[in-house]
Amino acid sequence: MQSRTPAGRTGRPRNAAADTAILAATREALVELGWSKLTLGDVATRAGVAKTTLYRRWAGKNELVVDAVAELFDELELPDRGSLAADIEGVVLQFAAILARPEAKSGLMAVVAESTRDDALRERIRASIVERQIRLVLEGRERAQCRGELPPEPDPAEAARTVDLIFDVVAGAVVHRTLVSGKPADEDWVRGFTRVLLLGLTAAEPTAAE
Amino acid sequence: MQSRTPAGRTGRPRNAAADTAILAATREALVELGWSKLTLGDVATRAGVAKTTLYRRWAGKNELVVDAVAELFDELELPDRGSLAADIEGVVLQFAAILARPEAKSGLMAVVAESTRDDALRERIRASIVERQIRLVLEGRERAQCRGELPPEPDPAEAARTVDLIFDVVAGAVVHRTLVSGKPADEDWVRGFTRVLLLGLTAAEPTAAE
Amino acid sequence: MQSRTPAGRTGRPRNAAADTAILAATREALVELGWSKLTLGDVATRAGVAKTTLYRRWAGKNELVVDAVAELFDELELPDRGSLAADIEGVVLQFAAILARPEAKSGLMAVVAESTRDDALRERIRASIVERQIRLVLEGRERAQCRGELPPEPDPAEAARTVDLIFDVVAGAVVHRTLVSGKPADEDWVRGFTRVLLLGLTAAEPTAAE
Amino acid sequence: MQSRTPAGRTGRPRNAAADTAILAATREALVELGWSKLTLGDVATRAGVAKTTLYRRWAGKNELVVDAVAELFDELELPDRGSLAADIEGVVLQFAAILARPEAKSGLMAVVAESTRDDALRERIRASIVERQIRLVLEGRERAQCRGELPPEPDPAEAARTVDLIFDVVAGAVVHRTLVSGKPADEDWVRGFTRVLLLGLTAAEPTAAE
DNA sequence: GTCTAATCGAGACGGTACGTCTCGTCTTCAC
DNA sequence: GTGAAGACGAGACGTACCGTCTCGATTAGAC
Repeated sequence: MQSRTPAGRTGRPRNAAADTAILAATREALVELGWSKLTLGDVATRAGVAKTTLYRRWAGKNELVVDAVAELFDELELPDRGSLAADIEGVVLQFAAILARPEAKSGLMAVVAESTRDDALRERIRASIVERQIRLVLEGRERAQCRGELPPEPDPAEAARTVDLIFDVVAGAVVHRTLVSGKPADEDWVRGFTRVLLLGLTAAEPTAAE
Repeated sequence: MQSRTPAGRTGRPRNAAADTAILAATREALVELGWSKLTLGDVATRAGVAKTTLYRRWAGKNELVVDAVAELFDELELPDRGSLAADIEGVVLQFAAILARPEAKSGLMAVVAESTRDDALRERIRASIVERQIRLVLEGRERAQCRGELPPEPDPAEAARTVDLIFDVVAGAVVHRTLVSGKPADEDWVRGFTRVLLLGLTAAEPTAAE
Repeated sequence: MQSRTPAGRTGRPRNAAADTAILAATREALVELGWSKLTLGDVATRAGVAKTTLYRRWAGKNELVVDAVAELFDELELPDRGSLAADIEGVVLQFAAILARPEAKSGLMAVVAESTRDDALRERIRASIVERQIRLVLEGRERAQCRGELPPEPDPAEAARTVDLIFDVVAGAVVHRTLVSGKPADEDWVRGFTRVLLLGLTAAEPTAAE
Repeated sequence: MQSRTPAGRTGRPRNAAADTAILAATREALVELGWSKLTLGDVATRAGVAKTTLYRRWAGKNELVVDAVAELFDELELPDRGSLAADIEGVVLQFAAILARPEAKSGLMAVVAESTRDDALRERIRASIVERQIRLVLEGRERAQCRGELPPEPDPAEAARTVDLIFDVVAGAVVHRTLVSGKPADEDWVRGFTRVLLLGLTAAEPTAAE
């Protein structure tokens, strides 16, 4: 979100309800039309707002869609299910459920694609979508360490690398399963995936004697 | 590719060189402009071809970009490096190298995003890009089984599920690392990733004694 | 003309100067290119206006050309030259002078040809070009009746028929001379034509004894 | 027409039936589509002929339409009806009947309009359409002179001027009536027109008493 | 209560690309 | 050499959105 009524300012204040309406209209349009056929004029009409209003608040289609999609990920949580495996399965299922929604499918990959040529956009995605997911990984690891399921990390740099790797593997696998393979990331799949992931992370390195 | 001079046909035959020129021009435009600013008129101009010629051979921007990007993956191979780990590392590095190229970055995710609303497009992607990659996974497993690094698969259905899972994990992780996290999938990362993957696939299930 | 800023309306008002510029550009293009090679894109460029602006105000090439040509006929007048013959000669010469201009030559017949398949276009031509000319005929007859050169009309229906006939003969002859025969309707010709016309209209019917 | 099978030539001779089929197809297309929407590709298809064949025989749309329309005027004749007035009425009615046909309406004015910028086209129209009509005027005058209805012409130059004038007045009036005024040149109208024309041509100049 | 200034809706504006159409030419094979 | 078939380069078509602009009408807080 970027609209702030800058407190000590004169003039007519912005209509706060408009932001909500615009983001909802954007998601609606994503569902009906997909990213490439979504037009800002159409979003403005759906939101009952003038095009000018929309452009006053967002720089363009990409920024708008990032904000609209980011709200979908607000509901991601990490309820304590008693074991690391169950925690992972739970959060991956939540993540898969969000990705299965057409507004996420249509919008997310498109803005990621756009972000390969627009650093500001990549940063916006990182801050409003990715950051939250990374935090869930950190939180989950901490909880597992409390439980004793994972050893404490001696080397902070190595720890950060591992978190990154886990995040890329989890998010990447779910996204690929959903969007490229076109198959649902359902409970069976998530269970299998989690088993491989956890084994990979916790199994002892095979010794030379194998 | 879709242009065939249908053998026993009258009329002037299509210029075969045009296909090549158009696909190369498409990749060039992807590098310079990215997917969203790429226009078919511009591609036609770059290829030294009329817009009509382009539309006669491809249905639209998405199909054209899929074919142009697919050619990038033709170079993927699976040389025998002596061990399963080395084989995986090799092919993942190749895959990462292709994904690091701007024409792949710009184009691939965009068409995947589009394919969420276009089944024909998804199928085209599957046939011309994904299929080849799946085959590499199968080939690698077979080779590892010959070497005795992997046990033979008793249950074919389970085997297929595992291949799918591996494929989603590998491709997903590399793509996510490259495009979302925006960091290079370099040798270090690939080595770490391969270690986790192989452990996850081969480690014994933790026994009850855990 | 069709563009009016409808008085009590919201939104940015139309640029009135654009109409003038577009019609002038249309005549310029008619002179240089002729009707069939005139393109609306070119007219827009000449007028320093976007193609959209042009399409927002005119339905198509035909309507635009009718309006552009109609303005040429605005200068037609019926100055009092003292006699019916002189009045006719004067107005016919004016008419011929307009028709001799290349923008009229190129445009007028073309839209008439188009109007054979488009009733709305025929009506537009009638209202903006023909109507004014008919009025001149009426005006001239009235003046001649005041002078006593023509008898008052007893039968209104017959009078209307005669006006129509005169109009078709005058306009038709000048147009045919100019466009089909390709010869100038100069003073000599106009004098000869007027003599025949006036004699035809005023001479006594040859009696049976002939 | 311009296609000749050049007598002493080798190779496959041209298909003579094609000319006929093409001209008929052109008239059919003129009726259905009008001049501006008529395309040579469509005419070729209707005639069951390749576009190449058509272009080998005609230089373009204008030339083709002139030839197609010219054939309509082949049926104009000047049967002897016993008096100059009746002869004129007869031939004017024939002319009006041809002009009333949609293929003539659509095509004739359009090519005349085009001819204002193409001298070769104007000459082609003159030779294949106008010439024949002029000859009818000459023939009619000769017949009337034989009958004693018209005096012999003392001055050949003046005679030529008068023929031109008559032709412009007759053809122009009928065309204007039919295409611009959009009313039929029926028997009533033709009778009125002929009366005015003949009076104009034969009435004695008003004397000095004027 | 003005005054002031940013907001709102509406919609016209100069652009750009779209995907289609027709042009007139060219290339191939069959007769 | 002619003919049908159809691909080709060229370029106009009319439409759709873009992002900007100009309006008149609100709508607050500052005076």
